[in-house]
Amino acid sequence: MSERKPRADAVRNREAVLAAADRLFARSDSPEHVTMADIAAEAGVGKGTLFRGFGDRTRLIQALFETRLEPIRRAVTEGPYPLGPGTPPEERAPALLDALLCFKLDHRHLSLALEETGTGSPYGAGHYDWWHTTLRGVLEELPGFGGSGFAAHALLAAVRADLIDHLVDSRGTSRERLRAELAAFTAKVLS
Amino acid sequence: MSERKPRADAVRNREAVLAAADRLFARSDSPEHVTMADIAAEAGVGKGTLFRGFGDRTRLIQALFETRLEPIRRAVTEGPYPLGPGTPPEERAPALLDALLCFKLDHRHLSLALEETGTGSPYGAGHYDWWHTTLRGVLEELPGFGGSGFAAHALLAAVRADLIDHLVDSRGTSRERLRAELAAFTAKVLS
DNA sequence: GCATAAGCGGACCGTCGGTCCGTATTGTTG
DNA sequence: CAACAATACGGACCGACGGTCCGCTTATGC
Repeated sequence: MSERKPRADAVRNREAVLAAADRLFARSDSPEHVTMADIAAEAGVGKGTLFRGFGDRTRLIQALFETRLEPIRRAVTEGPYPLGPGTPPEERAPALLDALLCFKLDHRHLSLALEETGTGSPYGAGHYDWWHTTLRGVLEELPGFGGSGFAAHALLAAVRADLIDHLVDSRGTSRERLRAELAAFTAKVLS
Repeated sequence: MSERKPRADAVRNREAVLAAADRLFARSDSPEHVTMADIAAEAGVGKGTLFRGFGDRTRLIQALFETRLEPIRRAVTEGPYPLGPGTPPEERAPALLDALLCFKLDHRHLSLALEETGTGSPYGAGHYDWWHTTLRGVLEELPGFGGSGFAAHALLAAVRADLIDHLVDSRGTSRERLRAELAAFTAKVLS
């Protein structure tokens, strides 16, 4: 039962690795080209340290993603108006999706890396279940709204990292344009 | 300009490879565990033959997918009522999505393989553009329906192979249940 | 300080996509 | 049918990458 306090250098290295990975993903155009060896080198540690600290590539990316997502998660569970629990569902659902879209725009390559790592799907990656449960909960508060489980999946699929990346990268869609289109689509679904 | 007629054995081997790949993907639980060497062995040819005939793994999977999808593509472009061009848009859009869903259910592992190969996304894989263009065209025929470009992307995202796989595999959702939920969601969007 | 457990790092391994080239097959021409 | 060129075959080989292992280093508790 006793929690062992981790050594100071281990903590320092963990931070260094996360920071290094963030930098590398942000820099590179294709997340699969960021190798574990690259991350280790950028962080100034050995490869063994990466795997000791995170287990494998998937969990390293998940840990990084989780860290960066934390603020939004808190804003949703205990924050104020647009995202927080006090908001009426017909406003909160679009706000959730918009926040998620913006996050994926701000961390495009990281999100892309997360979604194409492991089995290649975001499902079962911890944070996905949380988003799905949360969004479905909001949709269920809407009177007469059926099939909220699938609808939540479908709405989340509309902001998947590779779709966003495709629209931004090869279609050159602007941030604001995307947000507007997502809002319009969400409105259709909620109507 | 002259098209060179391919040798007979080359044609035979090409078929053997496609058939072998189909079998292996159908059999295995995780498409990434089907290696090029496996496919070559199953087809009874050397690895070199695979790469000569298809270029790389991505294109092999695309070729296989394309082949299997052909019938549906024809049904959409020149077939009768539910899918064909004569259908009114408010019926055709759901029919398209239902057909795509059924196809992905019938070829789950192959679809999964396709979507997680290459950059890890289905976008830019030829057939995606075709589906998107087609669906958007149908949506645009609906009076007063705006943002059809994004809506088409979002609707297609709702039937992505890994989502379907997730719902069927770990949620145990039945085929008919899924079809009904997709239909309900589509109806919401079209309303 | 000293003992010891925790952590470190990079050589090493297995696997996989992809290449290369000597050999075998096809089909064409007289 | 013989002989030759064009085409295709196949599997040894290569480089890259994720992940492991183990002898060495270093923080921490006494």
